Amino acid sequence: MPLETVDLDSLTEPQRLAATHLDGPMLVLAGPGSGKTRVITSRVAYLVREAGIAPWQVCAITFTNKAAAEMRRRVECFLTERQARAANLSTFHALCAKLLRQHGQRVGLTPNFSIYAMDEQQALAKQAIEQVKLPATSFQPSALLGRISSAKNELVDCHAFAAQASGFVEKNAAKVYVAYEKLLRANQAVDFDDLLVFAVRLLSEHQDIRGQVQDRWAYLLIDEYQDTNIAQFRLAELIAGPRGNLVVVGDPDQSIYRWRGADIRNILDFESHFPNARVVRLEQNFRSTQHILTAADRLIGHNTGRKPKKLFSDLGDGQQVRIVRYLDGSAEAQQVARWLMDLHVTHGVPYAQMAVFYRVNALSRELETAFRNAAIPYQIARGTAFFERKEIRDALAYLRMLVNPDDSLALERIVNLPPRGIGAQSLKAVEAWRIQHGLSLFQAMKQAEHITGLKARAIASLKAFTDQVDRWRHDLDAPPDDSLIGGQSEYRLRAFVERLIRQSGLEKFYKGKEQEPDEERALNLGELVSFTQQFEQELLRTMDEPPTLRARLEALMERVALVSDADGLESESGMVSLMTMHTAKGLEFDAVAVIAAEDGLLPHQRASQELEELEEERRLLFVAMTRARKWLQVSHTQLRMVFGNMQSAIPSRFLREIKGAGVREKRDDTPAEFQGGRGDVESVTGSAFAPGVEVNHPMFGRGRIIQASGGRLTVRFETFGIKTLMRDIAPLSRV
DNA sequence: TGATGGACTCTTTTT
DNA sequence: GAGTCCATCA
Repeated sequence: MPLETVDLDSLTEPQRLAATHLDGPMLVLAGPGSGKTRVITSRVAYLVREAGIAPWQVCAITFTNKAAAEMRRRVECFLTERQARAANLSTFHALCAKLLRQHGQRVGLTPNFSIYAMDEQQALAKQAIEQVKLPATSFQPSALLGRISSAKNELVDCHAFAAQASGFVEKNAAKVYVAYEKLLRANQAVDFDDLLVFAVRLLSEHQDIRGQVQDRWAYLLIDEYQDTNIAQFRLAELIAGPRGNLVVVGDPDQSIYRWRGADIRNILDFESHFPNARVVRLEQNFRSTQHILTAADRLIGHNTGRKPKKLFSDLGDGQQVRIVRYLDGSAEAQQVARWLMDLHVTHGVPYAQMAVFYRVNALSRELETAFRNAAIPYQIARGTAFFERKEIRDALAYLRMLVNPDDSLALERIVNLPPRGIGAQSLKAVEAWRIQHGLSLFQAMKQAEHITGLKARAIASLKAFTDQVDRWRHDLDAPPDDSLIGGQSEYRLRAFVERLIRQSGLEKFYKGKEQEPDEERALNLGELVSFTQQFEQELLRTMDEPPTLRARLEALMERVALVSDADGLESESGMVSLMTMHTAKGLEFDAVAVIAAEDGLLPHQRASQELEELEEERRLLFVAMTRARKWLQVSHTQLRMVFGNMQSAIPSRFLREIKGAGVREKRDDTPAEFQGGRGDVESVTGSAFAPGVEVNHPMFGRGRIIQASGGRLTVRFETFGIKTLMRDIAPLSRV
């Protein structure tokens, strides 16, 4: 494939300045839709192809895997595959993980350390609270984890935290922090925040490695700089080093992660921190029409202490922004679905170019129902959801404890799953032995016959279990078996995972149950196998030599630990995307609907006390609005279901701030035509729907069934043409 | 030892 | 409304 040329002439003056800047620090203030991604990719291409810089000297850091993948895809148009591979384009967390796999020993980590995500953190925090013997009722794991996380983001370790803790709550939090850290280390594990903390420690304490890194990544670029926290700032500083070839790109008006430790001062104070920094402003918007931009600008204008910025577009006024009031959430969901369908039908807007944003995940449910009933294809951005499922986490725990023998948390999770007669009592005895002899849990299990208080049956079970684990571990390091035919040896990891699911008894455990949800669990395990194969395929494609089975598994574990929600979105899917406003950052769509703009939800109850919080909520809506290219509507309702009961809702104060020229207000008080999902149509399912029968659909109107098979109905509608609907779900009635 | 059912608490946003 | 935790029973 011929490489594209780096076309600097098609860039605006400020864009070109940013793309061709070479030495020293630079701050690129990039408003929404200002061609930021284009600048970044042009820059990488320019550095390598025009300025003669080796691709491996380029390091560009983003926040999400999706953004990193997108960058890689675009860069691959300009560079050879080899060059693109050599450049470091990754997320902060992936970069840190890579550094620590290589040099982690220098800061006390084994190369095969586990990465604990929320669930494991929660479990560990609970153990820590138990150890510290706190009154369990007054200390919630999640609240304590929040404190610990903030501390880590500010590079405050548990000892420093304990030293400065004052008051009952703080002192106890400190105790938990200390215990939690100890548990992490005992499991040879790090949490998300630790990835940054340890990387910073590695680079600040070890001059030789810092030197290597600084020499290597001589050209550093950081995207979404407004969302960096102290640890990330420090890391950037350490990598950039005295040379200071640091280009940061961001927009203070899109800073929405304060609650996660992001410090907006990083971008606001960049110029005073790097006095020789050049500043470039990208203010022309290439995405949205003027009405959308004006409305968004009016909103954000209510924030104080901003860097002044004027957004302009030459795409024309476009459609007016709609502010719509609906009766309740289910009417809202239905009318939003109808609005999008209408855009699809009358303006030919592809569904893939549409999105619905909401403040909290819980709001997706009614939308799902509405989209399903209207037979509109949709996807929800919850990339992590799959990996949070019990059965998937079970399988992953097996894999994790194989890779990391010290990961007792994973081991505890699966030792008796499926039940093999190693119950809580037996585990207690093993645990006591483990502590007494200073062993890891697995080592202790292997000495089962010496452990007092274990019944013969438990000893036998433990022996069988540890033998099996040893066999699996042995397999991990066995040479590939070339006698296997049909590509078996190519997808070694896939084969291994498949076998493990079977041999562990997980498959039978979940399949054996006749209940419906467990049927689904077995299917999900199958999906994990497919995911593994996909991952392995990709891995083999990007490596010069096929990695060992163990290396493949380690790579898989890392990938799984670092998935994020936006990763699940497919852009070529033909589906409407539903997601939180946070996940929406960095994306764009032709048509956008923002729902539930109501007091308490937007701004959120828990973020409307302090001015700082309130302004962040305003920025959140600003981000959401500026995702839209041509159509934008923001809606609210009179009634909102909260906690299962209806409450009357107050329109968001932000709506008042948006109103003005180019914005049209509308009321739509029609009640939802169809309540709920499956339940209500049961009376008219089955043979009532046969070919030839005339039906009515709340959204598609009248039509005639032309085919019925496998629970699916193909219907020719008078106005909407031929559609295939699920018989038991679609809200059809006979005419 | 394991499964089942009921009571109980939460819900912001995520790498 | 829904997931989690705990207590009770087979």
